[in-house]
Amino acid sequence: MSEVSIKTISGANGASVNSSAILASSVTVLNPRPCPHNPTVSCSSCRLSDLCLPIALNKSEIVQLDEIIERNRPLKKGEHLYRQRDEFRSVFAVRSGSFKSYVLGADGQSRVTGFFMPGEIIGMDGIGSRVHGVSTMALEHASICEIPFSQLEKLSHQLPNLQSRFFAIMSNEIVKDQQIHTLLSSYTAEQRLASFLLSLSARYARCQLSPERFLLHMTRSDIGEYLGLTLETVSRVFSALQKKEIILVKSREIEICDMHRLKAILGE
Amino acid sequence: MSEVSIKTISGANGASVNSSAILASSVTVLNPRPCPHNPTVSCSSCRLSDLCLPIALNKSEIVQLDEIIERNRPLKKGEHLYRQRDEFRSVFAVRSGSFKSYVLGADGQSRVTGFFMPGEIIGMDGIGSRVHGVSTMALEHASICEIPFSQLEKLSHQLPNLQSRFFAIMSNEIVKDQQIHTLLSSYTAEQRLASFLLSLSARYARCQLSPERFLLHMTRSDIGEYLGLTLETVSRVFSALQKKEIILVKSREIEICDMHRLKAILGE
DNA sequence: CGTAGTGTTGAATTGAATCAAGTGTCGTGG
DNA sequence: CCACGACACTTGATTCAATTCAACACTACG
Repeated sequence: MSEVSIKTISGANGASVNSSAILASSVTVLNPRPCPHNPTVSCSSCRLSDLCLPIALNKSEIVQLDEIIERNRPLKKGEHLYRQRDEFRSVFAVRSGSFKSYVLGADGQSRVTGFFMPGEIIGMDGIGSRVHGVSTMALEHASICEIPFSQLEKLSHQLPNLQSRFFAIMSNEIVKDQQIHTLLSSYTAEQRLASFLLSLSARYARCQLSPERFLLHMTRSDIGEYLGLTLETVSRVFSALQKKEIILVKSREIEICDMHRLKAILGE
Repeated sequence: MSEVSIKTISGANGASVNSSAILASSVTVLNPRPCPHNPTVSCSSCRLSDLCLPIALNKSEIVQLDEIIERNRPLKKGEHLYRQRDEFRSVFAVRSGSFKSYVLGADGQSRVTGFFMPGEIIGMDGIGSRVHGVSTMALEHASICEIPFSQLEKLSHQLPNLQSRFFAIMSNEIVKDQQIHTLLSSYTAEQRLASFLLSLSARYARCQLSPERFLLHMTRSDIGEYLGLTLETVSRVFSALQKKEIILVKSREIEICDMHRLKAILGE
């Protein structure tokens, strides 16, 4: 139990700040103009166009990409984008919200294989086998751009820049997976959590959100399944990092108080 | 210590069978005609053409692919294909022999990120960043086909089948990495080793080699670094599996005696 | 023949899992 | 609006699988 009682991690107002309040203010920073779930936003006007597929494409190329993208209705928290063993037809770009991918083991317990934030691409594991190897679920109200893969292939064939870009995206996914491999095969519980928080922080920063203060949309159990730890260990390490005054934790709200020391955890 | 003394795992001849003897007989099965290290073999005549890049390409497409491939001199055991932080220029297809990829951590200790066998593609992690994130070393005398990536991209743009094929290869790499993620985050030491041996077995089978009897070209330490275990644990688990009569181990030689029970280890 | 690298095995230790009890939070329906 | 139930989370006590430390055996090679 921490002696220093933390009522709220939002310094400004003394009253209790619940999750949705922080989320709302985040969205404001992220997107001062249109609603991020707005399905009519085109790639050209999308604020994520410098993270997502369109990087390195010129205006006219983006317009062509736009034409094959299907902007479906938003997903509610807990809804599935697709399920394990579904036929693969599309890859998806996260427009708003976040997702987790997971597999169900033989014994019925699930293992989380990844989390996805705005601008990131989901579903590339199905390209080779034509079948989704994992299930993917919205962790909050979220919207996506669906990109039918046969059309993406056709268009990539016409636009060398798009082909290059997609090769690069898949390569980056491979690099990310290799980093997780290293993490899981040699890091302690504390190092895993530090690495996880730093990864989230960097990805929030890419979305123009605060890298020091953010919400975890996933449960402790999700984090544990992703990092190869139990939910109890995740909870304990969060508490320990808070006691060391490296982070502040208030349920799903995280504030990184000492980024330097958080990074130092990985350097030993 | 196992009571049943195993002098050799090659049933036929009672004399001691050393590693090179088994390897030699394997190569015979694999490649009854030309030497597998022969740098003049074209894709069209390569016995791996149904595992490697050329799958799904027609004759004339394979000829075009052939033209951009550089068949370098073979590598000796311990030689590097490339090193961490080298500029990325090419991907490589293993023609013979085997490789390991690894990263050096801050503390100087290495972690193995993958093993590669004939027909498999190495180096895709560099495509996005243009820099190799890992080092890759030959585990035995080995030869490779170097595929300069800029030319592969250009050719993929002309040959839709090649583009598709390369997307599929990268996707399969992502799937493989996700499976490792699951293995590392939830399997016991015994399950990890069982999974590792089954993976090797399947890959040897793909190369027309025996799935029941093969050589480990990597050390116990390499295996441990790959599976997130210490070399002592790898050694202990091998001994335990041998005592249960599921496998026979004689230094680097492995024989899977009871494939069914080996698979059953994963099902609990 | 000696040495370096590789592998095996045993004993002690430990980090995280498991088991267990309890609190906090959210959404629903009465 | 409140009470209820379902989840989610925290913390403590105990256990256990794998690591660490240590000693020794095997093999290959100059």
